[in-house]
Amino acid sequence: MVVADGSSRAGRRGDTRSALLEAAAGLLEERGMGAVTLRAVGERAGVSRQAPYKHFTDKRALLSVLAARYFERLAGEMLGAADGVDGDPFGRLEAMMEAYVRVALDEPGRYRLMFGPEMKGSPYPEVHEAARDLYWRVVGVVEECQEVGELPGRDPVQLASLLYATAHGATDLTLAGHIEQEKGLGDPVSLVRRLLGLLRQSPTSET
Amino acid sequence: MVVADGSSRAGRRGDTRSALLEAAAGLLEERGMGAVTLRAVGERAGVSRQAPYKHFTDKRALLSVLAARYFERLAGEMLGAADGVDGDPFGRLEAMMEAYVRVALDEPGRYRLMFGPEMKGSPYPEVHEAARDLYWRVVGVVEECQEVGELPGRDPVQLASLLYATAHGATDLTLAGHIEQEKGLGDPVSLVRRLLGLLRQSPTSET
DNA sequence: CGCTTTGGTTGACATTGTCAACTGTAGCAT
DNA sequence: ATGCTACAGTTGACAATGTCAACCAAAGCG
Repeated sequence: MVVADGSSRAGRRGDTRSALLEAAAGLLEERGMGAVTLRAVGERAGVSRQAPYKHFTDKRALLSVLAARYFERLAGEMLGAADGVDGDPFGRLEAMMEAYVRVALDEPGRYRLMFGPEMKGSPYPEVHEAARDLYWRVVGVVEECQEVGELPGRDPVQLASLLYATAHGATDLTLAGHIEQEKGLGDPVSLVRRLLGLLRQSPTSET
Repeated sequence: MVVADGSSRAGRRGDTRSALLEAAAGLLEERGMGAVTLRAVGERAGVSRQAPYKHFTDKRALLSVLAARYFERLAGEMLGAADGVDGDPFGRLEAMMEAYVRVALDEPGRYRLMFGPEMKGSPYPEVHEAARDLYWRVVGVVEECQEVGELPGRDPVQLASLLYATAHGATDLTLAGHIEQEKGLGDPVSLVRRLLGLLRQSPTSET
């Protein structure tokens, strides 16, 4: 039962854990998932190959923690984008979803870790919790939109899932080169906007 | 294991390549991507570890061919589902997209190969061509719907991308466990149906 | 009949994740 | 202080995997 804290209780080299995570992030972002090897992570963090095992039970554990942080960061970035828009919840929702797409396209390595197969079967719960957390924030904003009548219905789950799925799918297919990108019609931002346009209704309809 | 017996496998003509692909498919579907190792593929195909290199330049080449076949098969399955519905193109489109989701959920290993990172950066074009081919078939059916006025607009690309992205995203997020599945509201089929419902318009409107 | 091509084989090797075993040092109870 | 323990770190070893080489056998063909 080691408390994964790293502040004061453990040895004085408490920053090694963070250094390992940072090293992994750096390798991932600069050189892609394939470059994230435990040995390289150790070396970049200034320790040796087995050092990571003193802080994470195995490679996937380290990656799960990193992915969880990425999810949290993405949530922050999306909410930050939402805060840049004042007024109606619908504008905030739009900003959030656009931020999602933009971040994903900007940092494909990071995105790849978060939604790639390494995480899909991860036995470490933090990543799944963080992912779900992000999802529920979208649900929350959708609910706000429904409350002021800018989105239809009263149950935000399906609408949020629809939005989230479209944003994710469009991004993923774009990164894979599977959908037409010419003419700006098929880019993820346009697709998300189009979906939002289909869903929107004028405020203050009914309950 | 001594070879040098009269009934050696040296005489097999041409079927080794197929056997390798089948072996890879079997391993993938039965035991997941992680089990698809060249050695295992060779063994399952009754040949030895280096035999695959006589038919494919490297592992990714083999996987790319397999993935391309999967894309073609998926296209067939989707068109087959469409043919099961008579009458309007909209019904056919709906059947196709549902088939997409169902196949993906039924055979996650296969889906994982097709859309996973191995294929994303594959230098072997067949897989990308097959993937694009599938996409364009969706575009084609969307176009038919537009022609009879069941879908709005005249440019099928954006609508097809939207549909495809939603189906793909919903499926992927479901497999990852990232979206709410309770109450049947967030399952991929419902999401795709909902999107189609939003898009549909009564036939024979106009442009 | 000897040559090349084709498909097959085993040997060897670098990379990687991970298990073990060892070392050093901080903090703590005696 | 002394010795104990737990933690953080190290190097050694190993199995799995993709892939490069070198070798072998049978087909086919001039």
